[in-house]
Amino acid sequence: MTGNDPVYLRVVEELRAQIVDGTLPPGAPIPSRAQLTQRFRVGETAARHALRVLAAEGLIIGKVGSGHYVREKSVLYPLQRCRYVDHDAPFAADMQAGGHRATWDWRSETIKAMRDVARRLRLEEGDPVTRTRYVFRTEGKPMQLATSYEPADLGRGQSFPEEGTNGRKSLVARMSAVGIKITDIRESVHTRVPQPTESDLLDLPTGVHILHVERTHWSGDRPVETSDIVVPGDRFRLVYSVPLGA
Amino acid sequence: MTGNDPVYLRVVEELRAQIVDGTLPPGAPIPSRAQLTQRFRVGETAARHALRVLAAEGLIIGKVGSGHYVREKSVLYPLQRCRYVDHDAPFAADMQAGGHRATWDWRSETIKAMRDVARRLRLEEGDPVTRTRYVFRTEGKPMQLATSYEPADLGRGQSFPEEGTNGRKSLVARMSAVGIKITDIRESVHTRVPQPTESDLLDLPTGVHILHVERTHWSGDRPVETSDIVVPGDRFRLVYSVPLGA
DNA sequence: GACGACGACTTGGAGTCCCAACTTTACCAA
DNA sequence: TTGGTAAAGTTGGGACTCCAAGTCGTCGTC
Repeated sequence: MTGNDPVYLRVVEELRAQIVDGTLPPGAPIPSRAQLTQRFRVGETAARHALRVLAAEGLIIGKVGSGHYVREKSVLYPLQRCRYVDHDAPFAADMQAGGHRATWDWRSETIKAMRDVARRLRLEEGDPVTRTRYVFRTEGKPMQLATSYEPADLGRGQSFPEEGTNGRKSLVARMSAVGIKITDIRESVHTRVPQPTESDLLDLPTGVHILHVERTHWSGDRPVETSDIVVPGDRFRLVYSVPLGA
Repeated sequence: MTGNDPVYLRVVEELRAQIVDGTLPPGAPIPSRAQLTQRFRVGETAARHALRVLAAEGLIIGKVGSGHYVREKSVLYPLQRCRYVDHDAPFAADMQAGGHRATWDWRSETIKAMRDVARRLRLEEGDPVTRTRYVFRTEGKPMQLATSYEPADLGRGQSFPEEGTNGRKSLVARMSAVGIKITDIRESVHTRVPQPTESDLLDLPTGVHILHVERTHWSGDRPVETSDIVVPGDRFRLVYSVPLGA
């Protein structure tokens, strides 16, 4: 039966249908709360709730004092504003691509490994590791957080600015100086709700999820560096490109 | 000033802090609406809104008739229940790994390419493509949606069941039969709110985002297959493993 | 001890009203 | 024509209320 489901869903479904079939094109104004209550013969709560749901789905945006509007397609499925992974160098990042210049802050320190980091680096909990925290900015806006961990005995004595945005070149160079050759990289990607510090640092509006990448550099079967990379989910695409050797 | 931001945020922030620092452990009951109004001296609207925000963030779940509870960690930061990409075969999927047996439904048909698909396959809008839709299930529960597009002239005459879960082997075999060698794979990962059909098919609770993978198989500079892969963001990790050839 | 009924409590849907802050438009004066 | 202002409309936060449906513990009966 469709007769007894919530009335606000009726509003949501009708508006959503009109948006996806193009009756309400991008940029078009959505009927206001007052108009919806009249048109659908529902209370203000239902109208309001319907608008909130559609906004949460990313189909419309509310402009205070003006109204709700159908979101532009470009915002809905954004193009990659930052190319994250390059073609010639898989898993390297190049934030200059796309015409945007990136800047970043970073700070290194030596700490005791937490359980999670110890597991990922195959160390014991409490072993010393070098932690480097980065905040990457594009056009001044924070765009990516990264926290990198290396076993402290792999001699990142003095911490120096990274060359590539992700410091892969720098890492490879530093490692090869200690006789370690990085053989492969493993990444694990998932999405979750930002923690308060993250939404603070990345200046995230409510409702935006983040992409969390756990990246580990391996030398044979020995992990030599692991990092947590956090980017806003709505503005970012991770791009992987890998040749099929077989 | 923090004095003049919405009161419901005060409630949200305090509860969230208690959840992330463990004062309210997973499974713990959240104060009810009535209790929150008393404790924080706010109206029911604010209390209710705060609970809705926390539920949307995936930190708590509401059980009607019982109360709100802190979500279990396993749901919050799940371990990989399905290994998505294998080590020996990068970008191949093996859903058997992890002790779970996967089943899937699929259906093929020939349609006219929409703009997006045409762009990805370097075709003209309206050119014929073979679309195959999959629903993958683990333990009976839908776990992954995939929609695959191939140019119709690449001769998927009779559509036959895939061997691997993602049909990469099958695809490679089929392509090599037509003299096409797949040279590399490019993937683009982002996260977004599920569309109604998606949350329906995947049986998603509200507030759960999805991971959307656009995967394209290339033969040289010619795209031969592209697919959209949609998985629940809270239960899935994408695992990439690639050797560094250089 | 087992079982069932009942009442207290909780969520989620829905309605109504009020207000501050903001946008848009229309109109009037210089 | 231009500039400024006032009015009307809109969003977002908030308070209060009512109700249906569901959970859960208590208490009395068998």
